[in-house]
Amino acid sequence: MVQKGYGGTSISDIAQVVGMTKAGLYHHIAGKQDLLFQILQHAHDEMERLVIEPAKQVGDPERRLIEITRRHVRGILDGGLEFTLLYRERHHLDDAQQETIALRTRAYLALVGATLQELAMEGKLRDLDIQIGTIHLLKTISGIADWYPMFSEIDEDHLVEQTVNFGLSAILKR
Amino acid sequence: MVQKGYGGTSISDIAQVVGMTKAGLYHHIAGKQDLLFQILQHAHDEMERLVIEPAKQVGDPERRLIEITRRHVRGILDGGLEFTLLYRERHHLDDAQQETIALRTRAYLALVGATLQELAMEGKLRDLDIQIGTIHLLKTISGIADWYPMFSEIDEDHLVEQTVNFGLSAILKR
DNA sequence: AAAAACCTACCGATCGTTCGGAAATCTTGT
DNA sequence: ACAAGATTTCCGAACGATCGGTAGGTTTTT
Repeated sequence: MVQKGYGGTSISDIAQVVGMTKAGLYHHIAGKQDLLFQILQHAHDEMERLVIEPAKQVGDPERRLIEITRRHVRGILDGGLEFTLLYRERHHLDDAQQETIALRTRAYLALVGATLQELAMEGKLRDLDIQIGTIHLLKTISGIADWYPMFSEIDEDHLVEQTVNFGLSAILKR
Repeated sequence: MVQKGYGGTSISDIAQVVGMTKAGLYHHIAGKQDLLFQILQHAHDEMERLVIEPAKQVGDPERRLIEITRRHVRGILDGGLEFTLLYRERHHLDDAQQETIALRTRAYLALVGATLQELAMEGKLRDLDIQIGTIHLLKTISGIADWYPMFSEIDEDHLVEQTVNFGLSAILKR
């Protein structure tokens, strides 16, 4: 579904991959739409487990921002955050489900936004719009999932550090 | 198709929007797959017309980079580059079509990459991986098309300038 | 024996695509 | 200026295939 999209992936396709028939699979899921919802919930669970919770342990905002970037990129490269790519298929959900997902997404955005706010009060921030800076930073990171498969010759550690440098240079006075 | 994806958009949907039956529509297109290909070609045509060609007129690499960023963001916000979002549906094309699109995409990447190379020779560039920096910059820009509809209260001119600042700060010594 | 997991077979709906013909438009001869 | 013919545009109807989903029964596990 990550590769072919929600509409391009049939229940039969999924059943075949997990070694079942379509009817057998339906014993475990409530429907295609609900399956997408569960996957997106799982994606956010992994996001919180791998990125948000560890980052919240870091008191210093600059170190926290680095921690967020490192862990987020690392999670993408390790495949642990693979399903976050399906966020772009959220319009297939009903309104209540979309709101649930939107809330969790906004929570992550708020964490990064608050971190930038702290950095601003410490005078470390460039003269930039915090909201836009936050979104741009997160888009730079999450965008890696889109293009990295096509540039897999790039060393993973190198990409992590380059991304940290890119993001921090864009945001902090240096 | 931009909103609902390739698989989620039927020929009937398209025909209805353009005020025809699908049989009538089929007089103008060769098939759904070829329609996507034509749209992506058109997207690249617009990209060249609105961004690449004007940018190539600029000799100074720093001013050229600013020109690319401004025009690309402007094109997204004005809707002129709307169809570039369908680049993510390129896997629905056959191999030959994918290669054609990949070539044009690489050409744009090469333009930005060469500009960063010039800036490096002028000593204006940060210590960064040019390839990764190029991709991150372009992802920051093109990513706007993903999230701007949800933050439409942001002033367009403000967003353009903030994006230029974000990108240049990430890349240039300042 | 109870429950969970799974399958065969099928449902109505919709998918992309095609075909023959009807309108509508354009070109041409006079 | 206008009718005749040619072309383009569009539609109704249908095609085989596949879609998401279900009913009922069989196998496997507890």
